[in-house]
Amino acid sequence: MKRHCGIWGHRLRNYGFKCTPGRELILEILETSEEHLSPEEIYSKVKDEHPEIGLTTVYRTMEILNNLGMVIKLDIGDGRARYELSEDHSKKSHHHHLICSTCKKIIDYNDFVEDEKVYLLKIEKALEKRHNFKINNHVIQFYGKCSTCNKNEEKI
Amino acid sequence: MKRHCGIWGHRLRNYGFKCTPGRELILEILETSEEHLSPEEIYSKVKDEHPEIGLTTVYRTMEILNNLGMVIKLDIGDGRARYELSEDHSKKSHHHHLICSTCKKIIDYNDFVEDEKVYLLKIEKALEKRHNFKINNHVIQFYGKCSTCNKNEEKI
DNA sequence: CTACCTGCAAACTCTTTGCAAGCAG
DNA sequence: CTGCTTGCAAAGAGTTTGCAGGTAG
Repeated sequence: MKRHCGIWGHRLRNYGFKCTPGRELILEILETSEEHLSPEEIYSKVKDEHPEIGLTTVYRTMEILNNLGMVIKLDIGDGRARYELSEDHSKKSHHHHLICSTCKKIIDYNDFVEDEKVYLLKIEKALEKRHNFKINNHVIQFYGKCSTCNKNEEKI
Repeated sequence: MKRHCGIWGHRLRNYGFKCTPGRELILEILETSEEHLSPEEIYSKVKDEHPEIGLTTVYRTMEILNNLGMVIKLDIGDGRARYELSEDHSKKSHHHHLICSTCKKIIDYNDFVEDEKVYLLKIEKALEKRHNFKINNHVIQFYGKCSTCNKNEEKI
């Protein structure tokens, strides 16, 4: 059966992977949902539309996308992986994360990113040279307590 | 039996925890070993000296130390936790990590840290104000390929 | 047609928990 | 003594894998 592949399917093919309903759906979900989805969360959204697709496919797809650099794998310390479309593939602009250690809420911020970009690029270049390393990604996360958790703690 | 508690034991007591052989040993190991140890690695070193101490104790101790801020819990994407003594409690200076996505090797670097400190402090203050967040830690990691893995890849 | 892809179930790995016994303070 | 700590075994959670059947190209 000939499948009609959308933009995501075509990208996958460019990378030498097949365009399948599951893979396309997962990518669509990543594009239209809020960020930082865990495999289980992606799976639950997948099931709404295509109940026949399994959790295993989500895991396998996410690994492919991560290897291709199409998604970024985050770890916010809640014991499960979380993914978001990489800058190059999403409409969202470059941002970093503010993570509440208590409730695990994630706040995206892109204040200072222009500053950061210049600064990080400088560091990356220097580190690459000094340590003979090919850098292709960075993670910057600030951990702390969000306003809600702060208030709750004061009450105790 | 009266126990003779070392510097680490005293610190634990200051925090309201008991000084036990297991806890002291784990802290000594953290101080004298290379960084970024996983629970299993710590356990293996513990066993060399005190085979009666169990892995569970390592996990429980690391959680305490993490909550107290005495250690930093790292996640380098190899599916297990890794710990290092926090800056305040170790002799090592502030540093960040360069992580090879392929072999998971970690390179500590402290080039630019002075620059970074000033810059990060500025960002932290601004983020705290704007997002009403109490920041108490940050993670900065660069991911890429180390020289060895780069060479290996070229051969393929 | 063929190699890649999939769902299912089982396996695996790391981490956490319940419990009775042990020990620090 | 008393309540925090511990080791063990078992449970839990997230992720990976083997395999037989399915499908994209």
